[in-house]
Amino acid sequence: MNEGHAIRWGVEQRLEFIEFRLFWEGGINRGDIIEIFGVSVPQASKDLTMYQEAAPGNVEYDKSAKRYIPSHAFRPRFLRPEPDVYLSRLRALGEGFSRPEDSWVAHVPELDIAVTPHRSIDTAILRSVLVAIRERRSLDVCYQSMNTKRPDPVWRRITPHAFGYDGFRWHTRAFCHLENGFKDFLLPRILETGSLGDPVALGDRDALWQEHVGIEIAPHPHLTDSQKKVVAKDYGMADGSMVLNVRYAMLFYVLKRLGLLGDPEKEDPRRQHIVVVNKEEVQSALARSETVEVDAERSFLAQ
Amino acid sequence: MNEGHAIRWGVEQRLEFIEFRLFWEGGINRGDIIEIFGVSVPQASKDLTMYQEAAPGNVEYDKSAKRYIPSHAFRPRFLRPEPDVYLSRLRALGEGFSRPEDSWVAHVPELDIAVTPHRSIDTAILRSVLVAIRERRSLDVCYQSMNTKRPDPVWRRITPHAFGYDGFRWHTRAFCHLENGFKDFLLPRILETGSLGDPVALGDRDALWQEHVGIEIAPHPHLTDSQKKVVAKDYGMADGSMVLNVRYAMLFYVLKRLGLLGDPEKEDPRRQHIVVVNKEEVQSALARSETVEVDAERSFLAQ
DNA sequence: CGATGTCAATATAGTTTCTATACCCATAAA
DNA sequence: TTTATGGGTATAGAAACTATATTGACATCG
Repeated sequence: MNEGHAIRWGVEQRLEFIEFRLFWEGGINRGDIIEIFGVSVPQASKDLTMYQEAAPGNVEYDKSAKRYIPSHAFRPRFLRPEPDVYLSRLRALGEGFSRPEDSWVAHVPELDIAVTPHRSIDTAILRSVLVAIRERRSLDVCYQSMNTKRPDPVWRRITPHAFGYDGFRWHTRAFCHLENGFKDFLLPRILETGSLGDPVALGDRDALWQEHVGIEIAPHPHLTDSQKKVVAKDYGMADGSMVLNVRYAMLFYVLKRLGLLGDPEKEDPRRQHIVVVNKEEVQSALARSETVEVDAERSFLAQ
Repeated sequence: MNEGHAIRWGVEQRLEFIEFRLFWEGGINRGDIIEIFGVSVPQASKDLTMYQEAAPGNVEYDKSAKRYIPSHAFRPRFLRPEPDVYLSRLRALGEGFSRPEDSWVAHVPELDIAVTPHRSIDTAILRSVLVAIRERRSLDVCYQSMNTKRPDPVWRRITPHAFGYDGFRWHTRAFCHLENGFKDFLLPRILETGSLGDPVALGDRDALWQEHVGIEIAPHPHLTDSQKKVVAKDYGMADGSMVLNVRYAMLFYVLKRLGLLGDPEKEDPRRQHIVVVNKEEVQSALARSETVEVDAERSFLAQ
């Protein structure tokens, strides 16, 4: 055997699968293993036996239901038993980004995700940007800006160094050779890519990407005390407030997502649960994060 | 071999892995296979040979870089070459929901996600709700509502039948025995769960979950023509507008996420890109989606 | 320039894993 | 009682895999 690998990868995967089904789906039998991994009947039996040896006391056999169920004292050994891991699989399944057999979820519960329509990203374009980031090169892109000064798509050279996701859309953070500064480029608005070239400025020069600012949030002051307690719990606030440490380059997106861009105290507290405590600091940070002109949709908000 | 399984699962996984690395990471060598799957050096060589037999003409060997690279005419055979699938893995990685070795991404690009802090869900509680949905049972829950009429957590019996994700938080859609109607229950606000029982009303009785309404969206009228074209492209609109088909039960969340809850035409078009075309229809649908009283934060918005 | 290191391919022998097949047991439904 | 289904085990043989060794191509370095 190789160093550190007591059992083969495939076997370990099946043991983890057994545990996943036991933990999240309430039970497993041979048929499940055969269905997902295509092994033979005796092999599936052996796997179940092996699991019981590896994790003694974790399972019981329900003769009536003809399947193994987790025992009362079940303790995961091959699995991170975190809800977010399971729900993240559900989400990928609901969004159509993973195959049902890869998700390991057997009984997919009824499920809906408030998806937002967005034009799909071109495969070749994403691959080009990945190459440029990986190899620290610059890249010619034909970009469709929202800027009224450039209503039509314009070819420009960029040096991309990172990706950002605002919970909605993906962009790449890049040095723009045209505007001589770091900007965000939405991937679906890159219409075409050209050749690679020498880089101009790399990510370590992107101060707004490297530096962070703290947003202190607290429950909306107009909520009742009990409601404030609920909101504090929702956001994991310790003493009635908490600090989010955010890159300058992501500040706009985080504020927008949390509904903190305008004046949240004027919003209805039942719609907007939280407000910013260190308003001046965040306002000036937002202004600083706009020092390099970006899309009109962002630069406008600096004031 | 079993029916339909020409090659074993583990082998197929490695072939898919080879293709993944070739396609998204620009190349692969034996060491990569050894690192992820723990196989021996000769086995990794065999896998690479096998891949070339299974997908002839897809790879070239770069003697200088000492690794296989995709040929110019590369065509995936084991992989869905969709950007969203790759980006979904990146997202799970960035959010910490998947292990790096499971994601198969070698060079994780610099990455940031506008995460929103939220109290984590309790594992045991999620498992209880899953059992209730799977087995069509009712469940006692101690729920912390935002409703001012019930400032403290209250035990109530619910019959859950589905999950919803608003892009932010998970809730379960359930019949509430206390209020005699279907409601959303945010998972982090379920503080405790009790015993299972007989169900009262199942999902097929939940009209607001089963029925859909169309939201017709269009670019903000105050944008310039070229900006409208960009927005139309962003959202995949065909003739300057498009219709989103949404469950009544998810309408509030979709509208909120798209910034369409208030009066989007009064918002700055550079901040709010789209508006609703069929305003009256959506307003009355939203009102209808509120006919069963839910959390104060939702019911207030019906007007 | 040859020495060294790295990564590839291949061969052989032996081990582990897995399949195919067969047979047996327990439970639930017909 | 019969039948179907799901469980377990045993055996022989096939497939997959490891350990080890040898070879070749190329890059780097003193």
